[in-house]
Amino acid sequence: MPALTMRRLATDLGVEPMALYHYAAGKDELLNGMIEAFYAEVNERLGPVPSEVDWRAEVHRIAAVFCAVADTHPALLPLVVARPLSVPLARRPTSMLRLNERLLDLIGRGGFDGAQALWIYRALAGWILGYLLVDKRQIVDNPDEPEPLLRLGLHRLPAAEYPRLRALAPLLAEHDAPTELAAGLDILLDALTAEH
Amino acid sequence: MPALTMRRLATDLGVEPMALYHYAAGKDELLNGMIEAFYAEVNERLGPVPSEVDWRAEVHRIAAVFCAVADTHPALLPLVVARPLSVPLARRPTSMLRLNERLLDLIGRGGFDGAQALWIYRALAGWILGYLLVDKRQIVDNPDEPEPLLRLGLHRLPAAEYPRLRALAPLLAEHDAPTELAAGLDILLDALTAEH
DNA sequence: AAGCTAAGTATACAAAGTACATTTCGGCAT
DNA sequence: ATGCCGAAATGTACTTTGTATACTTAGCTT
Repeated sequence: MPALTMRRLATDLGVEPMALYHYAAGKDELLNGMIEAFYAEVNERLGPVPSEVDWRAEVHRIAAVFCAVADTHPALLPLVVARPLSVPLARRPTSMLRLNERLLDLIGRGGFDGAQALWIYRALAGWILGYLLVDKRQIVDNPDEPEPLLRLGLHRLPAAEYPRLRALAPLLAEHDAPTELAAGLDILLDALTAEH
Repeated sequence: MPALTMRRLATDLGVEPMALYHYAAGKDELLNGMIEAFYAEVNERLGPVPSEVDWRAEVHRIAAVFCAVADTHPALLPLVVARPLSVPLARRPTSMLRLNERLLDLIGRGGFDGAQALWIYRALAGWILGYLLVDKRQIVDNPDEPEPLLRLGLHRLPAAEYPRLRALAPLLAEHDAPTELAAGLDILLDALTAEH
């Protein structure tokens, strides 16, 4: 896939490059806007916050929707995970902040607040993001190869040094991401709310 | 911080830009090399794999060292998390693959293999990466401001729409990352090995 | 001393981001 | 209809970056 450049984007839109600057102040703002759109889609799919809900089920729903949107826009994942590292909290897109607030609100409805609520928040957000990140990593090297070891390109690794990796090749690409994501969430939720 | 460019790097090294191409085939390879160096440092700090260990303690040690190295090279984190999304498994730096193998080996020593070992692997790797990612996000906006709300720049968010976020401002920047990272690991390890 | 190789330089070009000035155009008050 | 205004788009040009190609230099080997 060719990289995203102002010029290519302009061409694809059938317009001269400088026309883009009427909609975003520069490439940086454009990237922020893409993250904003990503979270806006998550929020839209989630719909309005229900006034009365099982908060744990709602957390699960957020995770599932987030995962689904990430699937719809795989090229955005690097942005979504990496940019907050350099953009301060208060400068993030409002759609992202609204989702943060929504999650904090749910945790609050579960009866948690203060430092404990934040710990739960970080744990849940970290799990969702981290699992997604590991799940979406590029695994396959030669897609048309039927033999798993060759498919993944692992035959090039010395067998003596990577026995486990090679042995697990047939299973590496096969797992049920939504189920595992939810299972991890349940594990964390169980433990984090146990002492309450 | 100015961005990393071939020219700036060359200047900093007191050399002409093209000299760099004797050490890396291009910028892409240079970035790969940085990830390689990152994982090489993790491996080096970990030392040789002990023949007899408490596997859970070893997992904790890997997480702690990983976290420490990430702290030493904060600018590398975006690369470390985002690049594997586009580089297939078998093409990743060997130092990274060696750490993967090491973790898989530990899980194997715990008596797990096949699909279950992989699920544990993804869960642990996801947690470590995800927690680190959430932990290292930029929070502070105005570092010299003493008042928490202003420090984080959250005063600019409408109070009516972000009550939780604003209320938690004083606590947002204060938490013990290594402890939380380890706590989450224990939660996951307890649950993942329980059915065994 | 001759010459091979690794290391570094010189020059040049294409692609990308964007500043600045100008044009085009749809609606609206006159 | 006319003339005007602001939004949308264009044209041109400059800077920064990555890198291809060809050349130079230094040090070691034989």
